[in-house]
Amino acid sequence: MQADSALARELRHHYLFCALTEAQQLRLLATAVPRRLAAGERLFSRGDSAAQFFLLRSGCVKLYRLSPEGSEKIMRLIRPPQTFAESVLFMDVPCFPVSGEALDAAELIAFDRETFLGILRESFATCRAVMAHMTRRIQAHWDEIETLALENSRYRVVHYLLGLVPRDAQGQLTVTLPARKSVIAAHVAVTPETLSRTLRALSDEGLIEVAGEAVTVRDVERLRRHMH
Amino acid sequence: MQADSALARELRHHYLFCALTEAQQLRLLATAVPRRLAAGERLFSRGDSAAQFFLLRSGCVKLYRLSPEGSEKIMRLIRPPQTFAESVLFMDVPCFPVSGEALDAAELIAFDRETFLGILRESFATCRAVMAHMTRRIQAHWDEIETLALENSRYRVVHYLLGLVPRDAQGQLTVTLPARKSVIAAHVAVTPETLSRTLRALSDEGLIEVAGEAVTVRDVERLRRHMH
DNA sequence: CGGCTGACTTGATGCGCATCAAGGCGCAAC
DNA sequence: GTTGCGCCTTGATGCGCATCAAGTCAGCCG
Repeated sequence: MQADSALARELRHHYLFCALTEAQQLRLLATAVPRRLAAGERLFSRGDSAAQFFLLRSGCVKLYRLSPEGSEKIMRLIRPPQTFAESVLFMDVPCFPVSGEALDAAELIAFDRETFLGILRESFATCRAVMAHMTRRIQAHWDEIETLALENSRYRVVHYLLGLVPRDAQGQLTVTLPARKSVIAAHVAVTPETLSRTLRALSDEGLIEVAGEAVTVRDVERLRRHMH
Repeated sequence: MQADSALARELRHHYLFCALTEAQQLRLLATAVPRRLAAGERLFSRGDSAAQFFLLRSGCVKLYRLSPEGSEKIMRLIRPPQTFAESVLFMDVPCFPVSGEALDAAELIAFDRETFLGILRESFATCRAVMAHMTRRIQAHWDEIETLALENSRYRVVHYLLGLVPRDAQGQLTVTLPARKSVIAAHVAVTPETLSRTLRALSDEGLIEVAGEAVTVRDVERLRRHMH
């Protein structure tokens, strides 16, 4: 049980698990299935029936939707140690509302839906943690809907960059884009061309410097003020 | 307690309340405050601290956000007997993430956050109902994000119209817009001008007929096929 | 080294929708 | 009636971003 106890240690501080008793954690781990994905491998497709949700341990996973014409909107970029697809927990006919695919080689754990539901029944604290988590997600969605509806592409790119810097950061600071630029583009709902042009414009204005996947913000405060 | 028992009857089938015991319902009702709004009156503003969530009994309420330039995106149009602002239940520092305003004269009930949280603790069935409800909302958000990111204004208008017709409807059918056209426009994220032009185009193509707030869909199936 | 490939950049063009600006039309006040 | 006011419609114009099309550059492999 070496691997399992390492996993248990990993989970100790995760919002979904930290309120569980030792026994409940063990019960959950007993049905957890480790999984390994190659870069570009698909984990599930939108509409697939779902009996599991996932925890990412390493690598990067994108959750996305495709338009009928084939253009892609990335709904979330998952990074360790995030969980995803928890929403299938509470659906009457559980199936994935988005597709999921590994961007890099990835390691993850699949948890059994029914087992977790059974545990939830015994732990109001975890219920409440789940609900708080869902609330935060809903807020994030509202922010995104507002941004898509009311703001232009430049704003969205700046907003995304600022999302990469720590809350309390100031002054100069370098961040690393979590994925290829075309992936970032699909995430902020612009074309790669527009993203490229926007970054160039920001860099011409002295607000940022771009070197491959490394973006250095010259002055976080100024960039924040810059979004209106 | 005449009014209260009428209210209790109203609530009997609402997802938030139907799993509660008689005693719990009474406890909740004891802290419920009826409220009446004039047309155009604001119920809360984005950022206001929140100790209550609401049930709409009559009228129509919009939940919206404003861009710094003053343009408005309506996030939800609330109709009886929907509840709203439940998300404040689970926030650490509870405050409204959107503004809320009555479109018509409206009657509603304000429920106390803390009281309901206390009841939730005792009712896993209600917890689960809340989580299922939040899951549906999240799905709806994803649909909206996808639509905003990948589809054009014509698609969004058609999609909205189709959302007004019953799931199993077919053939010809007349629906009533739930609000003024400019409100619908702010809801589907277009300008009133564009909404007007889109409706006219659809009507020129024989897909719909518009007479004030009454829109008759000539052939539901055809309109459904029409969205790609 | 040279040639290939895939990701990004840059430029030219066009379309969709917002914006600005007039009308039309219903409705209430008087 | 007529005046005024919202709301909606219609038209003219312009900008933002997608699209299409080269061109650049880095990495990789023969």
